[in-house]
Amino acid sequence: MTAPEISNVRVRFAPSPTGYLHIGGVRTALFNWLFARHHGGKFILRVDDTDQARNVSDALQPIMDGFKWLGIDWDEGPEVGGPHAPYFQSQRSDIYAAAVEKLLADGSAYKDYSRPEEFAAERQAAEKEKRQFIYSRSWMAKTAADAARFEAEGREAVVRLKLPRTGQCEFQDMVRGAMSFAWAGEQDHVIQRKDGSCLYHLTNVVDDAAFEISHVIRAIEHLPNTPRQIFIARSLGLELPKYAHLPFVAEPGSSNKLSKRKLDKYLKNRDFKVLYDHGERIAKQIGFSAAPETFNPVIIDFYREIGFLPDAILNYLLLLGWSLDDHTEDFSREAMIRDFGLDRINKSPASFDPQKLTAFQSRYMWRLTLDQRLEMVLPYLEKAGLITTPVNEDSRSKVKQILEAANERLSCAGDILDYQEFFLTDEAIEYEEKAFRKRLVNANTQRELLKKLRKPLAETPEYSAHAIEALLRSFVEQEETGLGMIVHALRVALTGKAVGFGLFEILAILGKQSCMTRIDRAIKLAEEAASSNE
RNA sequence: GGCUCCUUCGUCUAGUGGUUAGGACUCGAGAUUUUCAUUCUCGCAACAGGAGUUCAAUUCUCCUAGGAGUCACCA
Repeated sequence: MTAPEISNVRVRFAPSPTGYLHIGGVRTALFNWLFARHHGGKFILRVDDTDQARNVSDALQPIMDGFKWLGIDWDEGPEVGGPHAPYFQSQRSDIYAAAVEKLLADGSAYKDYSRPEEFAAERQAAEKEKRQFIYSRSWMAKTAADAARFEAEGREAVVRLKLPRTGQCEFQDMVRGAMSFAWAGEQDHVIQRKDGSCLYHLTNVVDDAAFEISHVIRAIEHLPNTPRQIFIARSLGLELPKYAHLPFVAEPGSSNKLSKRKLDKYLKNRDFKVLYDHGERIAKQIGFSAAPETFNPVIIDFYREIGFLPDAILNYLLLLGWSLDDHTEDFSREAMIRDFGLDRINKSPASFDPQKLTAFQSRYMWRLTLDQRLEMVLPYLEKAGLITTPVNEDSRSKVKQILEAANERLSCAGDILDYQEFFLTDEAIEYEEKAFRKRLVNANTQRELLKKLRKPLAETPEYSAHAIEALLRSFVEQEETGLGMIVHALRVALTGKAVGFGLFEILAILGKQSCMTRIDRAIKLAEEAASSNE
């Protein structure tokens, strides 16, 4: 498929300020952004706040923060301005009012004086008779005299589109091909309220033209809106953008559209729940509290808070409805921009898979250098109060050691908090009950071995993982036993846990002093428990 | 219900008029390993159904079924 020369690409993402950035919105924005960058065009952020009573700047901030964090930058819009400012619809009323006047003047729209209940009654009657509702236009003001008469009755007018009632609206969609809608299926949509404020379809079309938007790339739920928007644009004599309607992002394990309102339902999905719990665990430890409605895997802030990588998220989202070929999965930003195109977007919905997202995240995490991981992880330890702020050199080198020992065990930055035992005081170690019993209380031989090991361990001059390994190996050889006999007891004694990093590394990180204290304490507690058992 | 759309492993997807229908995630088994994780090897698993066109259909056409989106003085 050879793309025609596309020059002067201008695309936009137009969120309404809701206070959070939804994962599906991110994907739509990403596709727009990639398309712009691929073609050397402009990506514009426009704020669709025509109907917001709330504080727009408060509700917009999380959205912009989300994009900034993800590295999706906009060329025109809030904060950066641009040649078509303002980029807030709430500040563009005059432009919309002029457009309405123009539509009124040429008969593409009309003043409708029906009372809401009268209009509703017509609709209900149609529904009752199971026929398609078509407004009678009984209260349409055809002339100034009509208007005066209606107003004398105390009526107020909204402005409705006067849509054609025959024929087809045909257009080309870059994802879905030739589209055709019967005009008869359209309603006379309201474009301006009584108070003069304008509605979405009008503002959207007017602004897309004003901003010289070349391609409208948006979610499929807007497809049915397209004919009326085309009608507005044509009536206004505006040039039509090209349309590309993206399949929506579906719920995990279902083909329903992903929504922020169905958290309870998603929590019943095993994979979603795992991710959610993961995040909650981290949030709790760093003292971050937010309502589940704004802190969950559907909202982008969730990932930033627990230490995901923007590139991993983008890479995952890119592949939700788009692919390059049968094998390429890893896309750096440069590669995405280079390879992205509308022609390989899928038509069917793609469901959000928390496991696959996590898999991408783990992979990206592991690709970072040790120092990069260190910088990511440090803030979590600070927030959890496990290291002091500012971070001193001792902490840094210790955390570095931990990260080396951790290997690929951290899937995101917040996971460092799973290894608190390296930061707690020796007396604060809590033992997993089952492991403690199995490896120390009900394991006389192993406990005795541990006691015996104490001396050589205390006396060894070198306390590196390497030296400790040599020491332990020769120790078990002397005792004519296997490593397994000492490893588990020692791990539980030192960390309180049954599983964890390589044991020799654990010893080295803890240091001789801590190890001695912890071994002594564990033996003492185990012996007490053992004797009280008898 | 009207309109519009969608349908390849559980999930994301590749693909072709003739393929053992490919990859990734997940899952399972084995190997390695001091545990866990990693790593390695192997494996499970899909063309919604039915007609038609054709020597040949997962691929083209039609129908059916299922699923979805949307039907505001929201965006």
